[in-house]
Amino acid sequence: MGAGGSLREVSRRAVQSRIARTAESLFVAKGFEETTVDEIAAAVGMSQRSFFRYFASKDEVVLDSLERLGLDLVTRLEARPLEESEWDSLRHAFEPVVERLADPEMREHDAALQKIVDASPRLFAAYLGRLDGLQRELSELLLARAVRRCGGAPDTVVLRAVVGGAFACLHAAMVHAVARPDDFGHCLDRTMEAMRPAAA
Amino acid sequence: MGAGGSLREVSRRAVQSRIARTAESLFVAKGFEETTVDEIAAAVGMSQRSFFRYFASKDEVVLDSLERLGLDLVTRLEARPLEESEWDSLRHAFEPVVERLADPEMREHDAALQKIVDASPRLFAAYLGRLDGLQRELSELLLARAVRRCGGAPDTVVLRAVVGGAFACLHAAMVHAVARPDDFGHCLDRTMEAMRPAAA
DNA sequence: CCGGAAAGTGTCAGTGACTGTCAATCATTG
DNA sequence: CAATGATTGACAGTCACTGACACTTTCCGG
Repeated sequence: MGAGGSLREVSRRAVQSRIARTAESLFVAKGFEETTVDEIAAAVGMSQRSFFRYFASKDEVVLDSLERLGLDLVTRLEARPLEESEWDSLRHAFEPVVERLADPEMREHDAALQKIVDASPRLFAAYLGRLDGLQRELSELLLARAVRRCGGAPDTVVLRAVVGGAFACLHAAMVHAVARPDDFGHCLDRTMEAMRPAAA
Repeated sequence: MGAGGSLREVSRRAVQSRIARTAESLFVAKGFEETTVDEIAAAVGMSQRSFFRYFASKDEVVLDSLERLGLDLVTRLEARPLEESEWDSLRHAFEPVVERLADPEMREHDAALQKIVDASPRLFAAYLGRLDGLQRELSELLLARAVRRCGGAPDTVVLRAVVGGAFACLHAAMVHAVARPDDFGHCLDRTMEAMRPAAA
């Protein structure tokens, strides 16, 4: 039970990525708001109704890859040693992002996505919403780890702020990386070092 | 030119707040998503078309007060002395929020709004979008101040991260304040002290 | 007081995202 | 082959939002 049906799941993923690829090229060509779901569905060769069977909304087509990246961050953070400081653990959890931007092909693809997201306030807001959800996940994870390390529960407000602060560094570095994609990792390191909190 | 027509503006504001009050009571009663614009317009006594002449979207009815609070923060930050550290300036710029939550009546109203926003992912995302816009404004303001203070331009990435970190503290303290609204100011102070960055 | 501009409003029609329903089809399994 | 469950398309409907147009009210100089 749980993670079963992998054969069906695989074909579902295949259809999803076919839709995503088609949609993204349309978004690049015409813009996000200007592209209708009907057009995407027609380009893929399915009905509009079927499109919504693979993606809950038009937003999700773009934000889906972010979702999968988020899962990476969670597993990365889980793998960090207990005695490491939260700030350092978060920095290491961000490594998948750095790696992704190191690959030139991925970087180009992500830059295109970022451009699409930035061009639509509505989509950008949805993007921030996903980021916030990820921060909540990581906060809970770090909270559980802190309890396991020392018995008592730590200051949850500060912990949440630490996670938010780390994401602020990540976000600032990513904005910078749009203009200068090289040495993203170094830029992130510098920013997180400047922002390292006294506590945690 | 510019800020003219104040008489007309006042009546416009009056209508807006009448709509907002009516809408908020409906949102509290039935939820945000479950309340249609038609219902709001009918409750106020106007056509749906006229509703959209006062608010650009359904979201804006709820997020409008946030927008005005944001203006307060900007003017507060502008009034801070140049030689003060960015972190301390930001803490003082947050004072309107603290004052607002100190007034029991305001607090109750804002708590209701926060509940509405939290209950709708779509609206919550729009809320985050507004917060991000505000962070951009404050970042640019601080950037201009830094240039005026010492000649050269500072590290914009770190500056943006500092503003984001301060907002992370504010956000974390506000989340905490939902459960325990007392001593919000103290909680914010504690969190921002723990997160005080080495630079800036 | 009057005539006309300006501002506010209602009505209607239309677009686009999204949902529920139902019947048809396709694949799987016994 | 037959039963079964998943996938799909077609259709209708809701709701946020927009543009166009006609109507009324308000305002203001003559």
